[in-house]
Formats: sequence, C-alpha cells, structure tokens
Amino acid sequence: MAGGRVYRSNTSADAGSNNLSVLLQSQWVPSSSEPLDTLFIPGSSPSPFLVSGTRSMVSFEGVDRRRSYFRTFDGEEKVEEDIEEYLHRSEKKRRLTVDQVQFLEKSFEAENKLEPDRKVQLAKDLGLQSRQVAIWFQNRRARWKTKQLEKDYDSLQASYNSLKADYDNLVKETDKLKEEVVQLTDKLLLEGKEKGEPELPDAKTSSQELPSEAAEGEESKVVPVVSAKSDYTEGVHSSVLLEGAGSSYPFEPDQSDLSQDEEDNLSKGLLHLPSCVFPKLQDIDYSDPPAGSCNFGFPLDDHAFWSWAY
DNA sequence: TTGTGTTTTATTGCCTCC
DNA sequence: GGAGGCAATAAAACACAA
Repeated sequence: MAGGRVYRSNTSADAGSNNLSVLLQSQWVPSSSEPLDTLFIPGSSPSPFLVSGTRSMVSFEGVDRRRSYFRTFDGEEKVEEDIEEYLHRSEKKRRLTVDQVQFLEKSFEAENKLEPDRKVQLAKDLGLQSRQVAIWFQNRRARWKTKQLEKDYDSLQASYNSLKADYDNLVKETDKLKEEVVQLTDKLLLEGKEKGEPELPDAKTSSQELPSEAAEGEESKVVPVVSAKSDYTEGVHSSVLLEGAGSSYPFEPDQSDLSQDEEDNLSKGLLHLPSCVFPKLQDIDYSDPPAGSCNFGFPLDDHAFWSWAY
C-alpha cells in the first residue's frame, strides 16, 4: 500500500477488542420500540442516535435473537458463543439509521470537508467510529460531485440546444437575405438596361457576385451587408452574423465588438470577413468540432470545464 | 419468492501535501 | 513517511417487478 495506511476493520477487528460494552455501544442499536432499560448494555449510551433510529443500524438478520439473548444471558460459555457469532455477522455491512444520516447530511450541508476535530465530535455524537464518519463524508462528496456533473451537463445541453436553434434561424435568415440581394440586384440591372446605361465591366449575373460556400478557402471575402447592425431580426440576433469579424463568442447580442475599420466598412456597406464562412447546416458536425475551428460547432474546452469541479 | 437493478457502506491503491 | 483525499470497485442492503 503506497500510503502505508493500515485499515482496521471496523467490525471484527474492533469487536475483537474483547470489550463487549464498547462493541455494543458503538455498533448495536435496539429498535425504537424497545425500551432502553430492557437491554443489557453496560454503561449508558453516549448518544441519542443509539436508541432513536427508526431502522436498526445493525440491520442484518439475527439482531432480534441477539437482543433477546443479551436480555436473558446466564452463562459465560453462551456469551462467548454469541460473540463468535456476532463477530462473524458483523463482517457484513450495516446501514446507518435515518437519524444518523440526517445528522450527517446537515453537517455535510454546513461543510462538506471534515476536519479531524469535527470528525471525532460527529463520531461521538452519532455513536459511530470516526472512520465511519470519514467514509460517509467521502462517499457523500462523491455523490455530490456526480449530481453536480449531471446538473452541469443538463445546463450545457440546454445552452447548446438554444444556440443551435439560434443558429438554425440565422441560417434561414441569411438565405432569405441572400435571395433578397439577388432580386434587388437583378432589378437594378434591369433598370439600368432600360435606361440604356452600359453594363458594369464585370457585372455578370448578380448571383455570381454573391458570396457562396463554393468559394471557401479564400483568405477573405467581401460581403455586401444588407442589414448591418440590425440588432434583432425575426427573433434572431443578427449581430451573431458578425461573429467571424472579431467578436469572440456570440453570447452578447446587444454589444458590437467591431473595430473602427469594421465600423467604417459597415458604413460603406462592405464587411471583410476572415476565412471563416458560415457552413451549411448539414455540413456541421455538432458532436465533434475541430479544435479552434471557426464555425458554430462550439469548440468547448473540456479541460476548462472538467477541471473546475476539482 | 426470486431475479435484477440501485443505493449505501467499505476497501484498495494511488496521489498530494506537509 | 504518514495522513488524508479521491477514483474505482466490491459487496451487502434494499427496492421492486414478475
């Protein structure tokens, strides 16, 4: 054992201390219906928990037989036999009483770590061994941690679902706006033709001017901004559209994270986007985003999350 | 009653801190 | 090197459906 810790079994080893009264006081609890003065327990109970439990701390079968025996024992030989039997049985686990658990729970709520003094005091109050108290706290901390992780998972899941819904709406809005740009551009071209204006040198079809996913891989793109800085459109914060332009994370829709240059570009109706482009919804792998990728796959830093719990 | 899944108590081994 | 914490695990106790 690396830590050199030597555990004494709290059952047989302690029971083997040949001090029956200690054994009884610390590990044997009569049922609540049983008057204490009918019991053969040398000395007085150190704790109300020893007699107030609704469920016997020593809940294994044979308790009643043992109790009746201790009330009526009349011979040394039988005592030894019974101790043997008790020692054998006490190797099994015993559950704490409801009252003991409630007391421990209250104590845990107050402070989930256990200083040595408090451990000893609790053990004394509950009629348990300090090691039992320590183990209970250890297990309780483990349960608390598990619950906490479940809560955190649920809350992250909810955040993710909400963001995904936002993203879906944004994709729809983007498509709609693209369509609008196409129509307006066509209209402009048509009007220009009707007035006899010469075509712009590189004005081909309007749809060819539009940014598209097909052009992925370029360093930057020039995108006509149709609804620049409109904070809210159809229930969607369109500022998220600017995420790639400098905002690190789309959580603050009411604030513009644009630089002065970007503001200027906005006023000109143009916004340079970095290589980050909006992927098509079906292209996104929500389950396993590439680290640091510039998309809405939400590359979460697992370590940052998991480490806080420790 | 019995099989099975869940919860609770306890142990073991490793790690960190003093 | 000892004390204590934690993760993993064992196993008893318990709950409950069939």
